[in-house]
Amino acid sequence: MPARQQKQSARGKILDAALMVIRAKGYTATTVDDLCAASEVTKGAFFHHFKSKDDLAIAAADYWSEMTDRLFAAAPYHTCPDPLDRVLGYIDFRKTILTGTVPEFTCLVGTMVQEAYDSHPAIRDACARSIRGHAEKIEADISAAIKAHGVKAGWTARSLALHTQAVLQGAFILAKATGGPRLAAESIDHLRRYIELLFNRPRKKS
Amino acid sequence: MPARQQKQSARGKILDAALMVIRAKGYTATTVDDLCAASEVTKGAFFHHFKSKDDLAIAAADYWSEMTDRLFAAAPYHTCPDPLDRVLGYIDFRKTILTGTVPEFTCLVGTMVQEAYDSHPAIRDACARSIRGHAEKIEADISAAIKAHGVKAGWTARSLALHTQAVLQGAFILAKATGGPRLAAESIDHLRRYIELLFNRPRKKS
DNA sequence: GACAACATACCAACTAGTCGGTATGGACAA
DNA sequence: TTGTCCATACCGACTAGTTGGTATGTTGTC
Repeated sequence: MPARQQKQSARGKILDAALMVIRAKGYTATTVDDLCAASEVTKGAFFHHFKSKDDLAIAAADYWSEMTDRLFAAAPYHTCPDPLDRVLGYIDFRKTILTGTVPEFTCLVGTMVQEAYDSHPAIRDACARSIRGHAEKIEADISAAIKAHGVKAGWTARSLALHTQAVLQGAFILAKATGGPRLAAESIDHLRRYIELLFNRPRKKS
Repeated sequence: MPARQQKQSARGKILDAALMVIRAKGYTATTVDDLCAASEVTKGAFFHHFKSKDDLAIAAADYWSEMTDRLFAAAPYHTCPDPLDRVLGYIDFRKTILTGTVPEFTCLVGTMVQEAYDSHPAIRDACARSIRGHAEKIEADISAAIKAHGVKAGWTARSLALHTQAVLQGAFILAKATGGPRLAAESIDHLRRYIELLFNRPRKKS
């Protein structure tokens, strides 16, 4: 796998295009020709790198996980010493990245799993891995926050971490239905308020 | 629109089939032939009643709204005198109907809007109408609960009503990713706990 | 006999995937 | 250095099957 000199490889261009096109049109409505056109790659190149459209979808889900892992790993909230501040910082960060067009801030795997969960088990599993993997990172901070703040919870860190993902995915659906991120941002506000209440942390403004 | 004597009209059969097939496969992956096969109707009948596949999608979204309006209007929680009990009763009711297969308990318009929001504005609007219309019913009870319980809220009834829909839609995505309703139910539990905390209502068990 | 409610045959456009071919560059022997 | 060999990367015309939609009936009812 030799690193190319200056221009991105066809495989990378296809994956980058897939993230945008699939989020905008959905998986089924995205044709191989769409992806080839968006990435300025020929069909021959596409099927050289991916043995089928489904194979591309799985690779795209994995690629999405890598991209988001990097994005969140580099986010500023990790430096907070209090794990609860890291959890709230994560929520705030999710809100700040609601910018640009809808396909730009929504989630690839959340979109794909809706179409693929029944008919494409391999794609569903790749999407589930991505969501669970992301949730596990938040779960770690939630667990630490429970210990640090002595909260006796009738809920688990894992369950709350997955709930944050549910709220975000649902927020994206509201954004898609309404054509903008406003309602999504308000839903994230509710999620932040919930976590503050769970940990008895007072707010600046209600 | 004459009511048929005993057997359902072709139009009704197609709409019923659409609810199930589109929730299982997604809108784009659902072909007109799929719908004809599932409803035991010919293509001629399909295009007699709907001028295009998109037209069917819009009719299906409206039909979905009618069906769910009836379902929730008949639900037992409406008899509660305290509006907060009606809100919590609604949440509990949403949890109890998480039965059967995933396509049976998930939301048609939430599924469709994911695929249609960018490329099919008319379908997106029909889905948005359905979600907003449903949220407005909950908003009424939330408004009454705010007044009845003297809560001074930094959030609006509308915003909380829409948040409940975001949680539910996100819960469905988790259900699709994991193949069952367990995580969806846990997310609904978090939503109930949030509303209890907002209204300072103590729980039986944390 | 007029009209709605179907049924059947059909089509043009599109779709994922194939296949024979070319371009490039690295390994290696002479 | 030079030539052979080979793998990888890529090209684009082609195909078999599918898709939404249409054209032209037939049937039953007021």
